Amino acid sequence: MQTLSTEDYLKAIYHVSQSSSGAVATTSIAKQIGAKPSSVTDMFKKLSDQNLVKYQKYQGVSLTNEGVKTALRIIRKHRLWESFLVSHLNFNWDEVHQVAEQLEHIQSEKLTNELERFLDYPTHDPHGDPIPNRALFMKTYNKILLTELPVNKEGVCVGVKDNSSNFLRYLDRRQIGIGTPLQVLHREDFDDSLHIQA
Amino acid sequence: MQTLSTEDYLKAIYHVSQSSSGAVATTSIAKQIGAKPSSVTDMFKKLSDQNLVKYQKYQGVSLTNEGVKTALRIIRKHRLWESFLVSHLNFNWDEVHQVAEQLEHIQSEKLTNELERFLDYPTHDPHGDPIPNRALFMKTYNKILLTELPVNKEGVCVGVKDNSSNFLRYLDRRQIGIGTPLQVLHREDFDDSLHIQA
DNA sequence: AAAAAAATTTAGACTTGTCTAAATTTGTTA
DNA sequence: TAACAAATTTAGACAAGTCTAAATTTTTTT
Repeated sequence: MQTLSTEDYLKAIYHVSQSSSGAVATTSIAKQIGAKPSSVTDMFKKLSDQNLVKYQKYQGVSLTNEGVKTALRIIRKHRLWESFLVSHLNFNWDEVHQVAEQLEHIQSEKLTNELERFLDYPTHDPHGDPIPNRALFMKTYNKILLTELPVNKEGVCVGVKDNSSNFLRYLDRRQIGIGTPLQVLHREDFDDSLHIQA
Repeated sequence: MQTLSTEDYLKAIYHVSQSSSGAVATTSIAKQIGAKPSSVTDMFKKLSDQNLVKYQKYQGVSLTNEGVKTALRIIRKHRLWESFLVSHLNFNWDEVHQVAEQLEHIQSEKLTNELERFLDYPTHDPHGDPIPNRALFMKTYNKILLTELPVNKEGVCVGVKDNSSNFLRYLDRRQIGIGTPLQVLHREDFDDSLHIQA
């Protein structure tokens, strides 16, 4: 059984290891968690004692299989709760994170699985990030902002960054939703506004 | 801002003070929380420093107004979550408590109020206990087990203790639900089984 | 009311997770 | 490659919450 803190560390290590290769450095986790490097070292030792990470002095850590599983279980809960908050409790995308950070630590397999069923087995959260299923498997894809999509390259809408009512109504009027193919036709030089085709 | 532990203590003090008169004794909280009396004394001092309880050495504690409010906020969350778990996530009454003990600590007013709206402002949880509203007001009533209702005295069903599917289906067939007037017609001496009128 | 029992508090210790400051190792640069 | 800079670890301290064992106060019993 993990403490709140070890769960936070495992999640942080997972995220950092996804966005870079090789072992995860002490400093990068310190930044992510908002703790001092010395505290991170302490925790690395504890996680290593529990066989959740491989740790070599001065060389950073990498998650063991068990560590990855634990991280994914937390991410699964986080993203399911975010989905619930947005779809049923009128939360906007920029409000969900802080609350989901707390909810992700609730320990009850039944709760997680029933929540998933209640939400009808969503595959992606409101930000377009994939939700690990019960077996902790998830489909990943390259996710980029529309503003970063090269002109004339085809993409598919997988989520929105701003889910304020105003913006969502705007998307509705344009018939843009999850799954809609998108293409940037032209980018204005002077203000970077986009002409797009849905 | 309270810690998990102080919230647990406040809730325990509230519940004990409801079921007895006068100040709340160290030992009674020790039993409720599952801690040693010496730990309880320590916590009484901390709560007193925060003006959440009135504490006099060797004389137990009583909640201040602020302490009552804090306790009710936790109880409100606890009972809303229990309602949610039973009404939407297929939990039975005997499973909800442990999970609600965790969920009650989630800090987000918006979450609590949206959950309440989503559940359509329930006034009572699945056990028939009243749910404090946003202003922390709740209607209380005498709640007793049907087995304790005197013969021929009228009562109203406000909740069930066993909400297994089997039992609930049985109640459905008998057309018994929340709000149904009930009366015990006869109690068998040899096995205490009841003949009731709905 | 004195003695015994029960309840409560104090004192000192332990654990978890954190910190600062100093020491060590690694890497980078001249 | 020697010296410096950056990253990391160690050592020692602290806060929260808990415990045990001993001391104190209150309550009950005789």
